[in-house]
Amino acid sequence: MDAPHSDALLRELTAPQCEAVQHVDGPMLILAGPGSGKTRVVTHRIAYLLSQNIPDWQIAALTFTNKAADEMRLRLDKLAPGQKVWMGTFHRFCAQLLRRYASMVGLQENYSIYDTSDSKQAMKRATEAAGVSTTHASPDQIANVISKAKNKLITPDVMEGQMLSPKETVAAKVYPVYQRQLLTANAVDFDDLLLHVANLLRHSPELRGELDQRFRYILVDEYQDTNLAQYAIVRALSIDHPNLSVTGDPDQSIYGWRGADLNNILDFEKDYPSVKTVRLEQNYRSTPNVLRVADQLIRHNRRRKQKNLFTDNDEGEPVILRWFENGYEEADSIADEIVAAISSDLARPNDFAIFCRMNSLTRSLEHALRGRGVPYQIVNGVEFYQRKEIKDVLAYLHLVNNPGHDVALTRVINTPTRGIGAKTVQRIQAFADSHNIPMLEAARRAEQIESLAKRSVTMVKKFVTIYDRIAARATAPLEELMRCVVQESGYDKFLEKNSDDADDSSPLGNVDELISAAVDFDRRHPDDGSLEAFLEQVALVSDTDAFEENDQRVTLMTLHASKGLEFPRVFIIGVEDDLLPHKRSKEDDAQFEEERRLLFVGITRAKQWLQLSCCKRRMIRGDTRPVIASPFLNELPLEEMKRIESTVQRNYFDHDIDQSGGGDWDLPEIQIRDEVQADVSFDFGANQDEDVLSADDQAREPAPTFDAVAEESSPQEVKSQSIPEIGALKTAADLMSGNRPPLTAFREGTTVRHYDYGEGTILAVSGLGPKRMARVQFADGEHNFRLAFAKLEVVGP
DNA sequence: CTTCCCTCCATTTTT
DNA sequence: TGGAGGGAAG
Repeated sequence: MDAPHSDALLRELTAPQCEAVQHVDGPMLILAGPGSGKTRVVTHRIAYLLSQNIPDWQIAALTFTNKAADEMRLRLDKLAPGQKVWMGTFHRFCAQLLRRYASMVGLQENYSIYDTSDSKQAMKRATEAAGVSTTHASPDQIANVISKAKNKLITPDVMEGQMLSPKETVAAKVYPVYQRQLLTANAVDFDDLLLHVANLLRHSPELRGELDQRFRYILVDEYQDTNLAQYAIVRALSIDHPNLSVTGDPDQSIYGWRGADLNNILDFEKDYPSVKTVRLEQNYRSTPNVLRVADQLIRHNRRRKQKNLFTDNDEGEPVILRWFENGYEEADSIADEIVAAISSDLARPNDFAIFCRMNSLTRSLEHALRGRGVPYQIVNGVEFYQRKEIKDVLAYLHLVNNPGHDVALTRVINTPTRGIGAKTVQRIQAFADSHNIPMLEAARRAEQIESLAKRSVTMVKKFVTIYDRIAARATAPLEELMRCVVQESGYDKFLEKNSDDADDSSPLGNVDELISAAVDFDRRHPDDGSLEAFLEQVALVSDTDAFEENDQRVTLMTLHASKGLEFPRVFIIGVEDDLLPHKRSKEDDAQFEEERRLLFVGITRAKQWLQLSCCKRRMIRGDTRPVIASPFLNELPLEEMKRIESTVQRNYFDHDIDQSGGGDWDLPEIQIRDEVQADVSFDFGANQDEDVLSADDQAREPAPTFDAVAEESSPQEVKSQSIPEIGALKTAADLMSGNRPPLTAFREGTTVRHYDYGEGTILAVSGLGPKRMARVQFADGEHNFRLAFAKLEVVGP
């Protein structure tokens, strides 16, 4: 290991940054405003610790996302090549500890990790087994209550003794049953990873001491998002060696609804009286214009720590606040603006991001962008690992790894269909429950299940035989095992029968890709080629991380997903009452303040340019309703912002609604309810044919209707109308068509040709599904491609 | 047991 | 508006 020289590390850091970096022993709280170079400070500090001859294995850096951990590792590697600091998510940290100490909590070391849908499934079963009526609580609600309880380290027996709401009472009855079933299945859910480890540390002082000793320097990122379980873990590891340093910003806490406890950061100074507190308040990201808006807004929160954000950046353009007639106009206008900026070479697609409160709001944007041939990506669309065919194949593997994985068994026992119906499964389940054995075991003893028909017994037995054939290969390389699953189970034939198109979003293509992921894994882990490790990887690495900033595409995402990112130009849409402070968040102050922080996070993503917009009405769940502006808008420095009432008039409705309005609009009382009700009969889309454009309308061009725009956009038109050519991409429409080789053809070492860069060799492939990426070495350097969209030809092996 | 249709539901979602 | 899950028919 190369210990970097400490002087070099401190160069180019501001005074507060230096102060944080040079802190070695004792607790430290870094209050880091948005864009204040937080990651830089953390990585430099780790490098500094190493330079002070602290062994790398004594340091652990905990993050919430894999993405953050990867980023940190990458940057640290540049400062201190070859170090072996433990870096990763809380969940992975716990998963690894739990592998080792599984027996102490009643698990075996090959335990399975249930993902959210697995756990829902299990919860459903537990609810049935608990025999409680579900009229007062949906499975989702029960799951929520239990998850929250786990995050607060509340065990089933403790919960039972508490004062509870009706919903919680139901959940309290399900909880112990659910936990027992998980244990029987040798499985944990995401929350359990934390819960088990927290309990372990609490109940075993020896182990706690040992681990405290081992991880002497602990760094936690995004500390404002920790829940009680995480807090307890970190605390337990910082008693004898309280060298805990946490980084966070109370103003960016937006996961309270998932159990994050703002008190952890607000009270950190109370927990550790000797704490050193460092404030990073200089912002390197945004213009003063953007920053002032953010600051004014967040000042309205009461539960926070005062910060003084400032920046040396250029003033930039004023923040825009824009008011549209409806969601379609909003989408069209934004898309038009993006097209204009791109085609006049002022910006590239990846300079833009569009944020919204709800995923469903991206739909009209997608439509508008697609119609104009603007390439875009939606972060958190359908995830690869959530697809049915992938879950199916993985379920077989889960079952091989852990025969107790009942959720997996339920999933595959009749997939592909082999004549084992719901009734049969239910009976097996009941038998398993009454004997306290896994369902697979019950299936083996099918003939002992009295309620089962002869025919069913035969079918079940047949399934067990198939399973055994697969399980016999458990220790084979993953690729082989996976192919075996697909063949033996008959899944390949099943897929072929059900797949019509052979492009890469087809089930067959996806399974192919899963196999190629297995190949990658085999290659990277030649020695321990373990199924267990692969499954853990899959469970803990979601593909949300695969957001690609170098891709030439506009990014659409929720405000939540935007945290930690930055973009030159940002649009935040739907800044409306009941949407941005969401309707369901208005009951208590804590939630309301969290909504405000959400907007704060969105605003502070913008580097140079920002537009907030709201509409007079918006279609929500099928019907169009009048809408009023968000109360948060009143809290912004309106006088210095550029306010625009919709400029482009589009003929969405058969008649127009109050275009007069003129002049400045008064935000505080945007109450259009009355006008609209007076003017009700709008019913867009439906009557457009009857009401052919009048001369008046035609004069006021452009007046394409929403549908017309979409219809007209044939690929040719798209080309002429918009972006000539952006980087290595032409238009999205271009790329979506045409014959491309299957994604699995791209492997490490494959020679490919790109029409711009010439021939190159693939250095690495990562990610799955539409997010699969390749790093390619060309004569003039390395380039990254998203395989589903890249124009790459396969030349050699 | 499977399939198809209808009804009901609908923030946010790092792991 | 759209998707997922439950119930009735083949």
